[in-house]
Amino acid sequence: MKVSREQVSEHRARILAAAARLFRLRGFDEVTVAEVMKDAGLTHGAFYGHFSSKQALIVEAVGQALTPAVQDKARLSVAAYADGYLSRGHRDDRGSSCAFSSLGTEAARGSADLRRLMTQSVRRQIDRFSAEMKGKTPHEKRRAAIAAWSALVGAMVLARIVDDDTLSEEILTETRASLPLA
Amino acid sequence: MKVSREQVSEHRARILAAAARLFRLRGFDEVTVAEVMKDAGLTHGAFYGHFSSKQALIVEAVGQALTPAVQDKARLSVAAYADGYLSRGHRDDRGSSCAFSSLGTEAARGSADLRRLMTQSVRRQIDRFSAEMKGKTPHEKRRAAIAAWSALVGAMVLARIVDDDTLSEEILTETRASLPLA
DNA sequence: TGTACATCAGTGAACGCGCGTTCACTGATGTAC
DNA sequence: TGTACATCAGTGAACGCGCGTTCACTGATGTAC
Repeated sequence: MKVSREQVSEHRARILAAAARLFRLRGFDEVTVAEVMKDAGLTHGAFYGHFSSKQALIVEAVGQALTPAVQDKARLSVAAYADGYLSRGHRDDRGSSCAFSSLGTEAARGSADLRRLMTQSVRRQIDRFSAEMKGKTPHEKRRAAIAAWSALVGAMVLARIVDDDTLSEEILTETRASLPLA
Repeated sequence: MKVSREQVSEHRARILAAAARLFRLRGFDEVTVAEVMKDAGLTHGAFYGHFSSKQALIVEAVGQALTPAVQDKARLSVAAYADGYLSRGHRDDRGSSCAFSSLGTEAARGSADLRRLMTQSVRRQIDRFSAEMKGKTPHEKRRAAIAAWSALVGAMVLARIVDDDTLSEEILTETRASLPLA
């Protein structure tokens, strides 16, 4: 049955939220369109009224996951951001975690649209980090920002692969301690 | 038709080599059993004579990709290893690249066997790096090793996502420059 | 403001396809004599 | 060393399943009067 215009946009938002969560939790290929729709409280047939394909959903869902409003919660300092990033909470809460650490290697093989979107996010992240990093020149600050962002993403990828909790936490803690941040 | 015992083990090796290459290139889910077998010069029906399932192949193929003999080519210094790791060559040659940077986020959701195997490899890598890192105490050396390994993996993941070659190379170069290695 | 009907979002059955896996068959291998 | 036959790795057709996607239908919405 037809639903109101507000319902339509709420449904669309629910589909995107479900997809952003499920993709980060289990990967693009392991999540089905029907599953996303069920999670959003709808049936699979309605999907193509909202999105042209699963591919299109992937791009929009990752876009949602990378929204600065979501990512930069409360405009934390970089040091505080790193604390949260390299925490057990972030490691274990994959459904709402950083898309680079949850979907990075799949995204590297993704569509041109997806990679364009994620490239923008990388730039934003580097610029934001640069402003606060230590360094005598803008180049030094930028270098430190790039290295810090690489270390955060890599540490989270490794911490999630490792099946030994002690080693996993050590990777997070020691990577955090090695960053040139207060 | 039956083939000789040497043929059998050569076929098995070819299947593993094809799988190790194709999985790194395109991911576990995007590569089919039939495709691996074709790449190995066989038909798909012969697969289950060599492996019990696609899952089992994934574990063995990643094991192959992580073999120290393959990974530590010619026992390089950590500095030389980092140079090679953060090179365009490594970035673009995904089929024979580091499994953490090509399959890391998928592996984090992988089977217990796969994660156990990769955990061993993380330990080996940290130990190997530790021996050469700067630091006054073993703890400082180990911390530096963990941070360096995280930075290598993260930088490669990001460099492969980014669709702008200048930014991609900058991530590799600046991460390399920030490492406390000659 | 109330009524009549065109619109269209959602439903659920269905489609076609490709996947992992199985199996009857083939014919070269390798063992027993 | 040579022969006879049991073994078994590989082939390719087939199976069952679940996926992304389509579509005829339903019935609430929202517009025109």
